[in-house]
Amino acid sequence: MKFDSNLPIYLQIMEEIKRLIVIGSYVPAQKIPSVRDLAIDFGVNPNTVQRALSELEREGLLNSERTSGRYISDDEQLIQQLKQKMIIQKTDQYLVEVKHYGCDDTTIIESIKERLADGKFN
Amino acid sequence: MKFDSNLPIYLQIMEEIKRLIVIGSYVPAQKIPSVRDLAIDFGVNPNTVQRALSELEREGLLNSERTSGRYISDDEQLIQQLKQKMIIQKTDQYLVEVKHYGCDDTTIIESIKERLADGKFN
Amino acid sequence: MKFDSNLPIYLQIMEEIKRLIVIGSYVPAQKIPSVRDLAIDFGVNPNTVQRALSELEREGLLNSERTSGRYISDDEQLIQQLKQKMIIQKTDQYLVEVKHYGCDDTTIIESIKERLADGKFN
Amino acid sequence: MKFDSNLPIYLQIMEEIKRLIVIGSYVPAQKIPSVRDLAIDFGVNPNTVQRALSELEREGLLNSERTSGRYISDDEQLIQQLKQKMIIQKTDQYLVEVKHYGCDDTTIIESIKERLADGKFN
DNA sequence: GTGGTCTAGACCACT
DNA sequence: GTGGTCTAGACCACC
Repeated sequence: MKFDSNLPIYLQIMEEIKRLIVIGSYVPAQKIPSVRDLAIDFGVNPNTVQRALSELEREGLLNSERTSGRYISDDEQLIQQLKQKMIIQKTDQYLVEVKHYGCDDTTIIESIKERLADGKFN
Repeated sequence: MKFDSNLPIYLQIMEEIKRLIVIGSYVPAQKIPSVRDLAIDFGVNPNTVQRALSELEREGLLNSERTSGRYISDDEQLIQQLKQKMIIQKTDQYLVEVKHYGCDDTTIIESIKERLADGKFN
Repeated sequence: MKFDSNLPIYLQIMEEIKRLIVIGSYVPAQKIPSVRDLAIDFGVNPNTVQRALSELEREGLLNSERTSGRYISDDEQLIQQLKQKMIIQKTDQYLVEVKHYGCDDTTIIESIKERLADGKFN
Repeated sequence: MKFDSNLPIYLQIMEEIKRLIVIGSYVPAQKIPSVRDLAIDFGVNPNTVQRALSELEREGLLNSERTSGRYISDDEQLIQQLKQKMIIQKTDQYLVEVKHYGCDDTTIIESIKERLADGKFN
C-alpha cells in the first residue's frame, strides 16, 4: 500500500481498516491478521500497525483477545453505523471545503455529475 | 486560524492563500502582506509562512519582487483557472474516496443533496 | 473470572487462591482441584495455573504430593496468619499511597468511613 | 524512580505525574519538562514518557503546544477534581479488596487506626 | 530544542 | 505464534 507522506501512517492504516470493514472485507467478529502479518502486508513496522489497531480498539471497532488475536467487533450495529458515518464525514468535509471556495449548491451538484460522467472512477 | 495538527502547517497555509485568491480576497497583481504580518495573522512562525509562499511561487501564483514585497500573479488566466482546478481536485479526491467505500453514483448524489438540504453549510 | 490485563495473570490467580484460603473456601490439608480443572475454572491456560501454584508452593501455602495432587498446607498457624498478613499488606500499601497523595490521618479515616457509609461494598 | 516491574512503566509514570499535580508540585497551566528531560529524570526511554503524556493529554490533564512544550491543563476545576477522584478510587479499591477477604467495617477501621498509630507512614 | 512519528529489534506473558 | 511493552536511535515540522 502507498501512503501519503503528509499524514501519519498509523492514521492511514486506521482508515484502510475501517474501509475494509465498511466494504465487508472484514465482517463482524472475524479474526484479523496478526500485527506482524499486517505489518508485512502494509510494508510497515509492527509498532506502527500496533498503534493503529490500539486506536481502533479504543474506538470499539476491534477487540483484542490477549493471546489468540484481534477480532472485528461483534457489535453489528456499530459496524453498520460506521459506513454511514464515514460517508457523511467525508461528504461534509468536502462540502465545507468547496463552499469555502465560494461554490453554491447547484454548482456543486453539477460538478459532481460532470466528474462522474467522465467515468474515471469505476 | 485553527490548524489540523496532522497535516503540515505550511500546506494548510498554502491552501488558505489559494482560497483567498479564488474567492477574490486577493486579486491579480495585488501586493500581499509581509511574511512577518502573515505570520502574525496565522499565529505561526515566519519560517512556516516563508515556506508556504515559496511553494506558491514555484506554482506561479506569486511573484516576489525583491525589495518591494510579494505580489499575486498578474496572469489573470492562471488565476481564473485556479478556482476550477481546486474544485475539480477536491471533487475528484472526494469521489475516489467514497467510491473506494463502495458508493455508487446515485448514492453519492443522494448523499450530497441530503447533506446540502440540511443547510448547515451556509 | 475477570483479569486486569495490566497485571500478570498468574499473580492474580495467586491472589484469588489466597483469598479462597483466607475466607475458608479452602481449609488446611484440603485437596485442591487439578491444574487442569482450575485452568478451566479460571478460563486460563494450564501453564498459567501451574505457575501460580508453584509460587504458592514456594510460599509454603501449598504442598504437592506427587501422585495424588496438591493440598493446602496443614500448618494451621501459617494459614491463620495469612489473613492478617494479607490485610496488613493491603492496608499498608493503601496508606503509603494516600499519604503519598498528601492525605493526613484524619482525612484518611474520614474518607474510609464516608465510603463505607455508602454501603456499596456489601 | 523505582518502577514495579509488574505494571507497565507508562502507567506508573502517569500515576506519578497525577500525583505531582495533586500535591501541587505541578500547578495548572504550568509548563512541564520536555519529554527528553522527563525521560532522563525517570531513567526511561523518551518514547515511554511520550506514551504516558499522550494518555494524560487524552484525559485532558495536559495540553501540548506543538513546538513550545507541554502544559498542565488550566482547567482548575478538573485539577481539583483529580485529587478527590484519586483518593476515592484508591480507597474504594482498598475497601473492595479487604471486604473480599471477609473484613467487616469495624475491623477495617481498627486496622487502619492501628497501622496509622505505628507512625511508619510519615 | 520541542513534540510527534517511525523503525528495528528485543523481551514478556500467555496459548 | 500472539498482543503488549520497551529501548535506542532516527527523522520531521516547527520555533
